[in-house]
Amino acid sequence: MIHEKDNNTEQMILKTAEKLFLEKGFAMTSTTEIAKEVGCNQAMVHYYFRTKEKLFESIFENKMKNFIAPFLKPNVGNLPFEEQLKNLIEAHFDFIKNNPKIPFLFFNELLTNPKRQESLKNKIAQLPQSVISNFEKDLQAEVEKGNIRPMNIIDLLLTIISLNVTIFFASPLINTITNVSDDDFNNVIEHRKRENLLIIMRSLKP
Amino acid sequence: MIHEKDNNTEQMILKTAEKLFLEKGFAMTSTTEIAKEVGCNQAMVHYYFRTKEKLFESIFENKMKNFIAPFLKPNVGNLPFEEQLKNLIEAHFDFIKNNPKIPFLFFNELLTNPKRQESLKNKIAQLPQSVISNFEKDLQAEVEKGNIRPMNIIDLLLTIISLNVTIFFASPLINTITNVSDDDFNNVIEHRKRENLLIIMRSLKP
DNA sequence: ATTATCTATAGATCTATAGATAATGC
DNA sequence: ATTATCTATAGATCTATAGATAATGC
Repeated sequence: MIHEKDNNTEQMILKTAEKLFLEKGFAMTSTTEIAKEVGCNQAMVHYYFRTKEKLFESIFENKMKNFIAPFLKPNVGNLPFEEQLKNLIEAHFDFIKNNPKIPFLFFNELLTNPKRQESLKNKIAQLPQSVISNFEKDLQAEVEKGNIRPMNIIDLLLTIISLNVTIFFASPLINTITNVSDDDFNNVIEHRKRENLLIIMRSLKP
Repeated sequence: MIHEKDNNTEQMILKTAEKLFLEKGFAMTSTTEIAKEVGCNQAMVHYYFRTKEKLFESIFENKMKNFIAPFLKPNVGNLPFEEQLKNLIEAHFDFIKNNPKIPFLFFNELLTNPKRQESLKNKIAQLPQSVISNFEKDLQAEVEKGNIRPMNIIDLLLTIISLNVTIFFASPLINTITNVSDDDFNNVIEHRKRENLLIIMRSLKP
């Protein structure tokens, strides 16, 4: 039986590189290692992607998009603001749950490599301004109505990201330290999701 | 005029290595670069510290201690719990404000290097159990009295660390994106400190 | 004598490319 | 013909150490 066409070397390299970059970061991953794990020659990595930097960038850009995506969902069905916010927080949390190493890659590379900050700046400049500003408008409308204390959207976004990201940053450590089982770990995560929601919702009250 | 004795090469290496490791992480910093910045020969780095790994570890251990320190302060003057907690949060925030790159180093190295997780585990095992458990006892006493909703101390610590750390993780990016002045930046930070306090205090209410 | 510093170099990577060979698509 | 793959290698690091030389402390 012949393997599907996805033993396509280019795809394999991309997939393996993604895995290794997420695990160990850019500097600690070599093209030699990628090739070895793919089972092809090291020259192939450069054949398809020219340089290690370009290979990394194509993965990094993609991951950045994914990370920002939950914040760009429009308000389907015109839900009340609190509902809408709750959905956003949960979607963001779940995304990180399913991609727990992305925040690490994201911060790590942005902090160690000034070049990449420029790339982020460009990405953000391209964002559909409308989506963010709609969210901002909705928030300020609630503030006017007296449902939410006066606050700006940056604070709210920062609170959400802080709480949602850190649990996954910390979780490899928590695992090492406490030796919890997979089931226990899942409970910890779900518990923390509710906890984050509670903390954020309370923080909005006038 | 003769320079003070602190142009001691060993100390210079330690200081420079600390700076570079904090800026770029372990993998991206070479002993060659350290020596160059110190102004000595690369062999000197190895003369004093034998290996790059040992040099890094001596710095890393020290930083870990500093990071944990605010959580180990005993309750001086028997303050009411809320006061005590407020002081703890502010001390933690201020420590990170003064050492904004430590959380980065801390997470970065712990996540990319499994060896270091063992080292952390040992460090934590050595912690004076009494201090943590006193804090835990104080918290549970407040819960019993009905002043605080039922919660465990891990959740509270995680919330504090999440909120306090992420602003500094994010701030280099915020700076790049928004081009704020130093003064503005300081205002953002101080604003965020108050915001974090408010969020945490509200999260405790029954 | 001991300690600090330098020069020089071995040995291990690692990235990137040149050039040969095999596989594939008309 | 074109595309994919391999072998081989140049050139740049980088870590760590050996061995020579200079500085310091008694």
